[in-house]
Amino acid sequence: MVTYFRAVDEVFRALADPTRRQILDALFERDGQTVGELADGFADSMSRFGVMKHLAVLEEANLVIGVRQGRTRTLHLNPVPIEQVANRWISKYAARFTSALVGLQQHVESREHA
Amino acid sequence: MVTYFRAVDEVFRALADPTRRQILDALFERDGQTVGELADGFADSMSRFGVMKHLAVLEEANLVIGVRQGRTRTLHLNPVPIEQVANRWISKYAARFTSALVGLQQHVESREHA
DNA sequence: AAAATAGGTGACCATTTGGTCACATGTCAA
DNA sequence: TTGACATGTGACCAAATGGTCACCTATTTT
Repeated sequence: MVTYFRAVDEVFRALADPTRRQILDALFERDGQTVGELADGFADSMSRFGVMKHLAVLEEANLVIGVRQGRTRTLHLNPVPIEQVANRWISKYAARFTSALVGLQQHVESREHA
Repeated sequence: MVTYFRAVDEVFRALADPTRRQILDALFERDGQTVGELADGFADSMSRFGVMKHLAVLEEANLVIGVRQGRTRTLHLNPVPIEQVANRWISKYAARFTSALVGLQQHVESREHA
């Protein structure tokens, strides 16, 4: 089952952290930022080192690709793994049961407010 | 931005663990299993308590819905949150850049074999 | 060549996570 | 109503995670 491939695992793991999703967003807004530029954008919430650790996870998952250029490194969003996970994994679930359970979902949402 | 809603967060977080994705798979294969049945399926890798903790996370994220029936509780897959994440979040990334970067992705894959 | 700039490493720390178990509760059957 | 069965709770533990910092390396710039 495709669910357990290491690559899939790393993508899910990488996407689990909100800060990492914010980093993807930042690169979505402006692709090709340097490590420093990116870190500046998160300066209020995190140090450069924190950003770098998250980048390492994102690169491990191939969601971000870094390109050295002299003493800088530019970071590039790579949507391919996301697309693959969507196609191979998510679509399996998304298509099925939906109509049958939407009612139940709404019921639950109405009870949980908190 | 939709990326930071609590619900989205919980879904990503819940999907991050491979065991939890396996639980979803198990329910995909046979929906409506009881806690005990599900736990039996994971007996070689985990105790019933471990399974229950994962179930709590999945229910928190609304990916699984539990229904009490006497002294048992049946668990039901709910694909709605997955579909929402796919529609609201993933599609944003999946559509863009793809063709431009597929080459780069393949280049990276050919270098990483490990 | 020296100084400034951009990025990377390793050690370290607090918190969260994944997991176990002893025990408690609720429900069905005899 | 007593026992067996199905599930839940809380305390607890080891490992992973998210984060910081002091320091190192490599590349410009002057």
